[in-house]
Amino acid sequence: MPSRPHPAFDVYAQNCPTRMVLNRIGDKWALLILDCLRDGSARFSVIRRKIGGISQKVLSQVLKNLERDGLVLRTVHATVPVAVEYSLTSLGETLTQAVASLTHWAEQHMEEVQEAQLRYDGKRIDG
Amino acid sequence: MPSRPHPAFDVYAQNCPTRMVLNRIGDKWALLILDCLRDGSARFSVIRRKIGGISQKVLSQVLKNLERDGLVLRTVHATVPVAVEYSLTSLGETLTQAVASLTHWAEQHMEEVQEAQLRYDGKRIDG
DNA sequence: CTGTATCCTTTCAGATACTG
DNA sequence: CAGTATCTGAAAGGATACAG
Repeated sequence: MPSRPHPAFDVYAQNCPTRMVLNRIGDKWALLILDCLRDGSARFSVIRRKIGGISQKVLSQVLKNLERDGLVLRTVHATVPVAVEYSLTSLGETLTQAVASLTHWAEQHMEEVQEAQLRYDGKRIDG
Repeated sequence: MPSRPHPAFDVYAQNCPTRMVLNRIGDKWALLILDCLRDGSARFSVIRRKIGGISQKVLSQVLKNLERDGLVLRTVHATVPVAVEYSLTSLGETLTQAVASLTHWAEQHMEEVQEAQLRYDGKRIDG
């Protein structure tokens, strides 16, 4: 393992930290996971089932990144077998409002987007 | 060229259109571009310079996707050499409020994120 | 100026197998 | 259950060259 703490960290750091943050939260899965944790803590397998279509490897990676960023809290319960609970930190909670506006927008406007796509694709075929 | 209109469209379509929309706008570059167009229309090269670190190929692709989604309007001015102007559609404008909350959050909280990262990395090294 | 096409390298992400 | 390790195929993305 190289000396860098985590991949996807040094992008081409435009020496702009905002960009770095956007690179993290502007991620397909991170957005979904954050949104999923909005209604309370959840365990690994629950998150995975709830989101659907994410491999355990990727879920594990994204959760680790979110934990590193201080957005998600990882709590291990020393049971047998072990249970791990993920929840939002208070910092994470401040973010979810913004995330919620995005997902809300997506729900509200997905039809318009699909119509626009049909229009665009139609134009491309007809000329 | 295959029959599909555009790449990055059929992901593993969870038959959930919201997911599809999130996959598009939850994109590193799309977020940046949308945010960039927030203060008015801009030409291709201006956007590229303003964002920095994006290749023309990728900028071109992302803009095309955003145009297809009805979020961005592409206007060609028949000058020599040709000038192309990109601006937000009214649909795009409704999205930028959500995007703005995200970028605003990033600016407000990037320090906390960085501190969290240092804490996390410190833990990993010290044990 | 605004792209598209090609090549090529890096990264992403699924499948599988294995550990605590 | 909650991961990690490895292998592999797919996709993203930069560099360059070229077209309208």
